[in-house]
Amino acid sequence: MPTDRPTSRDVARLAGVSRTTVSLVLNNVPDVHISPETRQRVLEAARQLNYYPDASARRLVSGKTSTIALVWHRGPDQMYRDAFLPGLLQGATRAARRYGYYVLFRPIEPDEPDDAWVELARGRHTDGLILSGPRSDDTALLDLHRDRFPLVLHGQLPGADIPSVDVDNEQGAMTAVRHLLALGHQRIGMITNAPLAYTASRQRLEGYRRALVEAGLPFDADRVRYGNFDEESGRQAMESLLSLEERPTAVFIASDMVAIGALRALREHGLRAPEDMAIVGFDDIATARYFTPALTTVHVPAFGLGWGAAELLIRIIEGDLPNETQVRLETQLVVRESCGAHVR
Amino acid sequence: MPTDRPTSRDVARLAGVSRTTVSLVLNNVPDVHISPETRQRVLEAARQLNYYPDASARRLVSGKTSTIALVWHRGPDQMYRDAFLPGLLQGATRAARRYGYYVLFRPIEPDEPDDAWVELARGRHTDGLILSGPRSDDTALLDLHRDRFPLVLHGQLPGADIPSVDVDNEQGAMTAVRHLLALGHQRIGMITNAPLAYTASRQRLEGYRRALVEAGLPFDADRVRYGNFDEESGRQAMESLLSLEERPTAVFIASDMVAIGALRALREHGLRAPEDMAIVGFDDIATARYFTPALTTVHVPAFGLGWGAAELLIRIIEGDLPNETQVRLETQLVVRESCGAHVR
DNA sequence: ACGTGTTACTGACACGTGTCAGTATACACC
DNA sequence: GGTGTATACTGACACGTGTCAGTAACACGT
Repeated sequence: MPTDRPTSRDVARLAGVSRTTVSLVLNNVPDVHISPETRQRVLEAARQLNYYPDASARRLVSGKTSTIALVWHRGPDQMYRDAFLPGLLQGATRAARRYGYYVLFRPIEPDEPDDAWVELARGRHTDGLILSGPRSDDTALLDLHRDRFPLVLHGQLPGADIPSVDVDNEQGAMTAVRHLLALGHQRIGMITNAPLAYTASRQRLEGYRRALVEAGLPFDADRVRYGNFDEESGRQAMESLLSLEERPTAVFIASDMVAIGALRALREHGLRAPEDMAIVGFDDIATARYFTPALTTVHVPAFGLGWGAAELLIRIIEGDLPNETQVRLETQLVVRESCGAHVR
Repeated sequence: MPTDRPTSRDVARLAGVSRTTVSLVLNNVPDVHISPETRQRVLEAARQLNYYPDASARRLVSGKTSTIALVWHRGPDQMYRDAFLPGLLQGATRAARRYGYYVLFRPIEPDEPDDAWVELARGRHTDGLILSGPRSDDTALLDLHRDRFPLVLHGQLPGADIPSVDVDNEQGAMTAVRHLLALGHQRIGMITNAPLAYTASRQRLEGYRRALVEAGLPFDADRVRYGNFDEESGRQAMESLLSLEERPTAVFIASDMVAIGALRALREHGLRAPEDMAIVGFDDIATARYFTPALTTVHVPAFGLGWGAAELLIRIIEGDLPNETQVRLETQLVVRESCGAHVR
């Protein structure tokens, strides 16, 4: 746009008042007396000039950017995580907007330094950050937290007391396995979503273990295989499970993408789910319901996570510190076909 | 963060120079002479204080926000469009970053006014906008374009000369249908992705028609059904096609989500793809390759669209106006199982 | 006549940066 | 020894807003 943008000075001139008055009227400053006629004149002048206050100037003088950023670390699990991006992002944006904030999206590519996002905070580009995805417990993060810069993690960073939002992985896994137990299965295997270096992976495994123990069944490490985010890892893991002498009759697979690969392995062996083997997944990716068989899975509320993260962050920004800063959302089991509940 | 943020004045004081010198050194202003020793002292002082320039102040004085926004209209086709969000957004962000820009994500909810995004432009929150999704040809858009505010559309708005980035729908559809023709099919049906009010829908239908005519086959409107973004519409459309006296031996379905529904209809009738009916989809959604049968489909380069839109926009912002502002990206046919090419 | 309070507004400063015009010094040149 | 030029820096202004202290006008009670 050319340089003909109107400023509050132009509005003031047209309305025949001072710039201060314009500001007071347009911002509806309380406890200040402006005559109705003047107020009307200012409003009319602003409308006539199509005046919008300059965001940069506002930011500078107020010290607030009214912006939060979603920092999205990209890694080897990219496709897996992409499945959650629309929900997470739109949840965060919607909550942000409700409180008058904008959302900056900032992916960190694998070839960037792990703390490339720090300038967003230090350079006052945003009032706070949501950090999603793997990151080493680097000092930049802890420094920023120590300097009281508003941060919320999506996921968990054990050891630090940084506010975080995540799904209750252990509970979700327990629900899935309990469901299989209730269907009468006794030999239940598991394929993890990822290596155990990932917290979520460990927690889902622990949920599996607890559900078994709770039912009086032994936890047998021989029935556990390790996925690695993608379909191919699921195929291999199932392949391996099928070679057991005592095949499980059901498998809890802690990731839908991995489960898709496992289902392929079953087909390749001429086996069918759920008749020959019951399957319960985890995540409830968008197309889980459209597979054959439709995937029974543990729904992860991506939108809710985004909303929760943004809301928690904004509370922290505005000094309204909640007493519980470790938010854990509940998952929900979505029963479809692959578990066999409907064929019984 | 508390008020202890260092400013360039602090750096100047510590280095024993003027604030101007600090600015000159840190911005590496060319054609200005600063002694190596002074330069070093300034750099050292900045490092020691952990100084980052204030983005708001920079924006104000430079008149540039170094930010572009992706405006994401949400509508009835939400789930359909969500499939493209990760690719589009990451493509846009990556291109933006390459040129030193940030990306603001701004979804417009159905309950918001259609031009709720205008304040982003008028209020100088961003230097330019990418608009994605349906929008009436409202006056706000045209006004902004007339005022030379940098805009790029994702999709097409017939009639206006606003720069836009889109996929070559007609060519993509032609490629799909030609493929089926090459496999020997003569009776080829079509299910559109959406009602014909959508430009992309019309273009894909036109591509289908042209490919038939090109092969000397008649275009028969009886073999065309209309999808509506979702799976269920595909199921119904295929249902209807199956009731024809002369069933098509192949169907081009201009949306993978719709194709998934169509495949379900086939299964429900005890028919198999590709043996009983060959299927080619459109979009190449993330899980298209994992269905049974794996979907042969026309790949839409979401990342490339995002990248292209951001790059075009930034060129316009920086006054480097390209002579072609209507960018059309090529699609690519991805041959998998549902077309039957592999079984022959 | 005088102090007090209320109403309706305004002048001036501050936010932190980029940048332009200007200055002081040193040095070269004939 | 005066003029010109390159070097190395600095002072002051501008960007457009929010806000605080202040002021003028006026009503009111005594």
